Amino acid sequence: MESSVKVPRFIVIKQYLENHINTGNWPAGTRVPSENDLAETFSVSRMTARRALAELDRQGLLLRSPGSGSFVKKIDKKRPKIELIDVIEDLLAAGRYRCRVLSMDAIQSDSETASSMEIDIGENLFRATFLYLDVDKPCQLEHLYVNSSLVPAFMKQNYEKISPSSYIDWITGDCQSDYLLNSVIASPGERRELALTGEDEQACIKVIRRVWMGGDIVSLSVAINPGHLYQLQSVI
Amino acid sequence: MESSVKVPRFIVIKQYLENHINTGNWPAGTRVPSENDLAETFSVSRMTARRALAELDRQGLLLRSPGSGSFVKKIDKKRPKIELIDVIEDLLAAGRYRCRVLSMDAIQSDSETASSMEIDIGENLFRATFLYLDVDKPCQLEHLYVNSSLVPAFMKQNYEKISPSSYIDWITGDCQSDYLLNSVIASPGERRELALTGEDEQACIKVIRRVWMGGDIVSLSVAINPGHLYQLQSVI
DNA sequence: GTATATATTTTGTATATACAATTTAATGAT
DNA sequence: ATCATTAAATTGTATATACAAAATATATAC
Repeated sequence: MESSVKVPRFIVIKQYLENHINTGNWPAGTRVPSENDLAETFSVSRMTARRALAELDRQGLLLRSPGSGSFVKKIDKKRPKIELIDVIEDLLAAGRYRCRVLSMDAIQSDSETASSMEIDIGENLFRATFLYLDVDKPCQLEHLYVNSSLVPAFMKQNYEKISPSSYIDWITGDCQSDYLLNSVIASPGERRELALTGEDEQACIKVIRRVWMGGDIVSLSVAINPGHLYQLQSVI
Repeated sequence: MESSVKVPRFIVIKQYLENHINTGNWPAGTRVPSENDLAETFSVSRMTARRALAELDRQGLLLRSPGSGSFVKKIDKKRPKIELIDVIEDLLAAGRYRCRVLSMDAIQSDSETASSMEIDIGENLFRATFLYLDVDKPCQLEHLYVNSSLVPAFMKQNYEKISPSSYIDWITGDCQSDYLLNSVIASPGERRELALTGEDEQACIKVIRRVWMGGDIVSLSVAINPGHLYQLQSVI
């Protein structure tokens, strides 16, 4: 059997280094062979040896500094991450999205909303409450505050086909968001809207999402998800 | 004012390309200038122009294929991720870790634990309940099931300095974990142990962690975190 | 011994070149 | 016009070289 697959030389060097690091043979802090060392031992040019080291640097396995050398980084215990589920997007994709507008009006920001949206008190906002359903089963209650100067047509929109959040995303284009998640007990009103009957169904997950455009907050969403419908799991 | 800071040429080219992509000037699918094109327009060698393209490729902005060219990738709506907090590790790092062993015994797995730990019914397990405190304030209640054949000395260990989870991690070495998060209401017993008085403090976040070694589950941890002490936020 | 100056090592950037592999475009035969 | 061949363009790998910048080692002067 011939070695029909041609493996680049820098890959070979890379794997050589990776093996020594991953097996613990070269613990954190160890100085690995220099570009010239590797070039000689593997009979390649310095630039080829360099590529192996450079890629491991980009992968976060090495710490390199001119004049000093390349050193094995201590593996930073990567904190586990969990994927946030966008229930509404999933419903839209599945064609099971339904939305009831419970309330919608134009207001001036009070001290609380002003601070959480990082604007002045008295600025114009749209405030709305939506109840989302999986066909007919309530699955999320959302309180939404929208900066009316950035999304002026928000209230004129019809949200039977498109969700408010996706409309805002559409208007603002791709921009940044931040999220905050915690656990709350549904209030009597929320319990009624979400049709939470059982005693243990009152546990909900609250997700606060802020959408940023430039330095301004476009919208603030407070979503209440029934805990028995909203489980987050890490994807390995 | 002179340009005293010397910026590498490949960085300039990279930013030129990134600008066109990020501003939407070059939408997804657009074919960007070839290595030779860039080399000519920027008066650099092909290898320098290549570096700009290669780095953008690694960053996931481009899709390159020999003979065809380099194309702008369509941004895959990356689902937001949230960082799981390890309360106990943080306490240990801060020197505020305290632990009370509420119970600890050796049992045989029943049908429920057997299925969640993917073992047979009747296998030997250690079962323990820990209450963790931030110095004197209760902050997590953990029910832990440990495969006694994989961590035989679990019950002999002293957990006043080291946490059970970090002991298991120590024994098993670096291995995989999976997590499952949802919202629960503290039971009367849990409420008492965690000293949850207020009505709104009953909302808790439950994190189930399983530690895998090879194909076996080493431990199953069910951690109850008071919601007002356990907020998760995305780091942008 | 200490401090200064010099040399060496190591990584970073850049160029010019060569050849291979793959895709697209152009050319030519039928 | 269609198909096969050839040529050109484009990315991938690799080398040899040059100079710059930063850290370390060495030598020198005092």
